[in-house]
Amino acid sequence: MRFNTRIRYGIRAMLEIALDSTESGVFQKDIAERQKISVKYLDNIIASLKTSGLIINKRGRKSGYKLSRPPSQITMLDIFRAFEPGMTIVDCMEQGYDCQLYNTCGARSFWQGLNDKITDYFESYTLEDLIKVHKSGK
Amino acid sequence: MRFNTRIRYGIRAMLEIALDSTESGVFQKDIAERQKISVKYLDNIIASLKTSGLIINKRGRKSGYKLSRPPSQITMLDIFRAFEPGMTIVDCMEQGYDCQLYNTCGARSFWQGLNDKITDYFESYTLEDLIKVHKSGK
DNA sequence: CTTTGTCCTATATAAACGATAGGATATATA
DNA sequence: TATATATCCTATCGTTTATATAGGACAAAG
Repeated sequence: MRFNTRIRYGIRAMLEIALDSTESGVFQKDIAERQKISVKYLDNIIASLKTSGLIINKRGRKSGYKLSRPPSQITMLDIFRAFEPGMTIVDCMEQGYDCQLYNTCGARSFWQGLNDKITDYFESYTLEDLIKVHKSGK
Repeated sequence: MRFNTRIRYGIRAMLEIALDSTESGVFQKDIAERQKISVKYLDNIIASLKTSGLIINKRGRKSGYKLSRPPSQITMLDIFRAFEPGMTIVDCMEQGYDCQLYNTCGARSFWQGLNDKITDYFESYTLEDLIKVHKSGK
């Protein structure tokens, strides 16, 4: 039960981009260097963030990244969804999942409650919160 | 980011044992049948529950399982710990983990908050709660 | 003394994870 | 215009984890 490196690196990459105040934006290679991630691996993480519309850039050389909207309007759930369609901590939370034991399981309610709690946490935590915590040094 | 089948089946097996009111206790093979799990796979799940001291039985043939203590005193965290040493949703939550980026990460506080929330949920939810929900048919 | 259910170790298969390879494309700058 | 460089895109690869199954030893009930 661990969150994978893609979402973890993705969040840290978003923070790097959010903290930047230059005109040009942030380069992949600079994020990779500061976060100790290989440029090639970060490559496809950035691609997911871009596809989801959370970050934007120009094309070609020296096309640094910027946020597409203010950090207060980007939640951790938004970032999570750039990598996975939705929060699904057990198979039966998946939409359209047909469970043989639906009526007798007994544990579904427990998992549903947890799934909701985790989703809420991701949704209530914004990139702006992350910046604040980061600046406070915690 | 999914909980594995061992913990999921483990919880359901515990519920089966908790719901039983016979003198003899519950047999592995009956749990397996009702929960649609192969006897062999359930075998090592039951073993973990037994090693952790949550369930007890006699030896040999027809040695059905019973809870070692009342369901109100068994939390989902107890069951979880029968399978994994502790809740660790990201590597850096692990005890003794030495992180290069400890002071500059920015995301650690976010993950720590989530890790705590999940742990609390597991700890506050007892087997008795599970029984109640199950009996209410939800 | 046979049957049956638990106990224990090893192995097999498939999926997910973490990362790298190789090159195409676009554009800033010389 | 030529070249260097950073992004873009697809494929692959080795390792680990997940999800079981196999085969048999052991203990006790019948």
